[in-house]
Formats: sequence, structure tokens, C-alpha cells
Amino acid sequence: MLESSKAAIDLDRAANVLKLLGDKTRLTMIKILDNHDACVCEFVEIFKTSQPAISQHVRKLKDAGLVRETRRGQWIIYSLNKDSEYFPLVKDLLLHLPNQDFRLKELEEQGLRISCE
Amino acid sequence: MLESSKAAIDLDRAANVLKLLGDKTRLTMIKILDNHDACVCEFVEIFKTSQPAISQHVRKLKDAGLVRETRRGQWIIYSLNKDSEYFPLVKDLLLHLPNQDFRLKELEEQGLRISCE
DNA sequence: TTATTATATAAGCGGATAGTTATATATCGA
DNA sequence: TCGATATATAACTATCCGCTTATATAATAA
Repeated sequence: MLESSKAAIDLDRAANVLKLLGDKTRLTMIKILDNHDACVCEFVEIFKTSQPAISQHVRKLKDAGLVRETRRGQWIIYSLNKDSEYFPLVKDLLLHLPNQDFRLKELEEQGLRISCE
Repeated sequence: MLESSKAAIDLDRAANVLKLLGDKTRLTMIKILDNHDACVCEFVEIFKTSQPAISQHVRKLKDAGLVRETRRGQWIIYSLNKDSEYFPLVKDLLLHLPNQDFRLKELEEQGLRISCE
């Protein structure tokens, strides 16, 4: 595909997005969200870290417009924001990363995923 | 292209590469190097910053294997390392960024690019 | 209403990061 | 060899970042 046929993203903002994705936890989150929506409590289990730490990560992703939140009862479900101007960039990026479905599978086996649905 | 047909990069290391590219100066450097090799002194002019600052940026890119250096007389010419395992990822990324050729053009108009060749 | 669960936010701390200045190394040209 | 140019490195500093703990908000369920 020709470069000119892509919507070029301002370098400043592209760098900011890449900085956000330049964190192992957030990058993994985005890769997971590429296949499945997820809530904070699931991420807490997956990353074995504190709930505030997770909340702060998803907030950054949300502030940048990369993810969206939808309240479902007590839970807030996060999903990739396909309308983001960065979505095409993110999508291309994710193609280079290994699938992370096994992480949610592990949760299901422990009966921890069902709790959020 | 199917995800499985791409060589997936370990998430840890991918995050590190994205962190490196999540800096405006380094991201611009890489975009420039996608079209033209360049030396430190050119980057100093382009980014209007100190020579040590530039040296430190290119060193990080070199340490990660993203760029290569070739000495040519007094100058050290930096170029994209096409053999890097991250090169396909970086290439895809760059497609989403605006062309930066105008920066080297400006140097040429000031007669500052020729000095390195 | 009260207890419980899920999430967000605020404050503070420690480590990482990007810049600075000063200095070292290396090449070139006279 | 000596001076100039190009680059690298080291030490320092200020800022940023991610985590922690403590607390607030919000929905649910008894």
C-alpha cells in the first residue's frame, strides 16, 4: 500500500500513542482487547497486580481514545475503540504480536471470567 | 495477512521497542532514516538540540538493533537495520507517519547536508 | 438501609528517562 | 604534529512514570 494512501498521523501524537503502548502491561491489554472485551477485574487477575494499577493503565488508554468503556452492572467493560484515528496504526501493530487468548482461557478455567458476564 | 503468517515478536521486547519509538525525536529519526541515511550532525541541525542529546538517542536505537552505524571519514552514518527482527514491525508503523523528507530538504537549502557527504 | 463488590482517584515514593555541561576519543587537513 | 571537526561518554539534574496505600464512588444484593 502506498504511504500516501494512508492517513498519516501527526508525529507528536503518534509518539504519544507509541509511548502508551511501550508498556508491557498496556500493550498486552490492547492485544487482548483486540479479540475480547474485558473488565478491570479480569485484568487484575491476568496481570497479578493491584486494582488501582490496572485502573490507571486503562485510564491512560481511555484518555488517548484507544479504548472505550461501557458500564454493565457493577462492571465496566473495556473494548478497543475502532473509531480512534489511531486504530489502523494499532491494528497493524497488533499483527506482529503473539496471540494472548491463552490468558483469558486460563481465567475461564479458574472460573474467574464468568464472574464479569 | 493472517496473524499466524507473521513472525510474532515477544511482547516484552515489542513493548521495549515501542517505548523507544514513543519519543518524538527518535520516532522522527527513524522515519527520516526510512528514506535516507543520516549522520549525527544532521540530526543536531534538524532537531535543534545538543550533540550529546542526539548521540544518546541514536545509541538507544543502535543498542536495540534498530539502526546501524557506518563510519565514513569523520562522520558516522546511521541507517535503518533491515536485518532487525523488529524491522517488519517498524516498517508497518512508519507507513502511518507523515513523510519527513522536508527536513533534509531544509538542510540542503542551507548547505548543511552536503557537509556530511 | 447496610454490606459487598467493582472501579476510580488522590497522594506519595522510587526508579527510569531526557536533557545539560564537561570531557574523552577519533579522524582529517594543514 | 597540531588544530579543527565529529562523535561518544560520564556525571548530574529535573521531570516523568508506575506502583503502593488509602479513600471515594457506584451498583448490587440481602
